[in-house]
Amino acid sequence: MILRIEDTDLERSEVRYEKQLMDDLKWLGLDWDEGPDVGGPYIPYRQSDRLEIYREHAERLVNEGKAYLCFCTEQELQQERERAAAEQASQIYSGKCRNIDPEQARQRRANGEPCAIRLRIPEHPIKFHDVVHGDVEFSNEVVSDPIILRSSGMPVYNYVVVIDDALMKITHVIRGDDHLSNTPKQVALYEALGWPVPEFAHLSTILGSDRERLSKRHGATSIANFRDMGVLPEALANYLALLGWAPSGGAREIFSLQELVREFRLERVTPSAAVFDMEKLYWLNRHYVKQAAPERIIKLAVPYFTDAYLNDLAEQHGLESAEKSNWMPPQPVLDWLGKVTQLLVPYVDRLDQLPEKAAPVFNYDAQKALSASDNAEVLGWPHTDAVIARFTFKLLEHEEASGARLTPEQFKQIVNEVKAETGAKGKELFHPIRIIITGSHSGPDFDKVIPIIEEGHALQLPNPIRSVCERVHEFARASAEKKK
RNA sequence: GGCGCUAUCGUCUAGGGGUUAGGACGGAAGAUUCUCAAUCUUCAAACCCGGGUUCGAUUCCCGGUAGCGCUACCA
Repeated sequence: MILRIEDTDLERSEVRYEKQLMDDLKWLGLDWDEGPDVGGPYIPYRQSDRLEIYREHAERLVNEGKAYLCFCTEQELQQERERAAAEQASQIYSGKCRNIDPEQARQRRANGEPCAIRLRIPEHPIKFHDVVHGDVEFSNEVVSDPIILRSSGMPVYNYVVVIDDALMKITHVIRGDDHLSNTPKQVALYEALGWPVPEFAHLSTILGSDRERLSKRHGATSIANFRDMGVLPEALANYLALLGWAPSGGAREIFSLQELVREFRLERVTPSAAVFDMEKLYWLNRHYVKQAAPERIIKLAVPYFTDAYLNDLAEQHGLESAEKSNWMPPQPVLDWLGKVTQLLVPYVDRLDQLPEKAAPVFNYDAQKALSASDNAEVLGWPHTDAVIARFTFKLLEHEEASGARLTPEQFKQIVNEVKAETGAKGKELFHPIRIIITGSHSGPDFDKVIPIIEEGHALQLPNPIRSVCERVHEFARASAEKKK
């Protein structure tokens, strides 16, 4: 595999894009044997460094009569096309300069008359074989002599890729099927140059949920977007492979990169367009996140927490953005964040959703809990008031007797007492208590959340985590106030 | 407009002249002695239309329709 930078379009030739492209591919787990960064036998690998090569071969084609100089101006061509459009005829080049005497043409160019170089398309239909589409045939009338070298001296995409592919001994040209209609031009070019035509494989387009071509409008569209969202590379690679390909039998969905390398066959790729389904990607991502080493996930997850946490801090304490970016949590905090991550990760599609998921741990707001619309139903249940009253009482009693720290065992005992005293059980019992402690009626097991809350409280963060007891106090206060 | 490509559940797909048309995501229902987005079980859900070939077509051929692409001195 070769990494070649196609940067004959000046606007895209910034180094930034090149680096981003390489970083994205590496992150996905793709590697190349030759390229601008690693070198190789066909150096240089940046098209903007190969302009001389393109010019030489274009001149060669002119000398051999396979291409010719075209003196038509852009305005003339534009008019020609408009006329054709008006007559609803096919918009092909008239061939006006096709038969200018070569000697005469050379003279005109020598005299400084601007001209482009056009390839002479042969009179017969152009056929080629495509690994995913089979045999494809285009009648030569629709191809029309394409420009290969602009009057500015800059070569055209459809021409440079052929030169590079041939010179770099590319055996398989694998690309999007939006290039299928360009292929006859390129095949004609190979033939004119006297070079062997490579294997083509045109992969189907990926569409958004509205059946239009995937674009920025559809949210994540570049590899970097997925990385930033906390999608694992193995999940993306697996999902992408499944768009248009399935193993024979079609019953397996999970493939590691190594398995894909071994089992993927271009011959089995479907030619039809595929709609990108975020939900299925997320399903794969959940699978890989759960399977991955915890240390790796924690390392990936911590930045999402610190970003979100620091934004909160900045909002509340007017922290400067410079201070923010320098803050790195001390080890005990990192360890604790690791536990939060492990608790929440099975319930999340992507890693960037973790801070939101962890909000009940970080941000406790009794007033909001009381007024939240999705808590209204639970707060209106017949047993709720009694459960809240008894639980609050028991917990304050516990606080006086044995201190502010609460273990899951102590919690369990208190809940059992509340259960016995109020007769509430199941949801009736646990939902109100959950609202007191986390502000929400749903969330992970109390057994796991309570130690994390207590441990977070002990860490004395700049934006402190409230302990269970503090939460109960606050809830009692807020609810007394509300009654007034 | 011309040319090209494509067409199996909502989505990704397997399959193939005779099948109960298979799997996965999502959805629905149930289970999990607290919830839940996790986990498990079950269910619903498809061969674009019309001709032809054939004993038989969702499968092969032709046409239509629809979607997408190309039609540049863009890539």
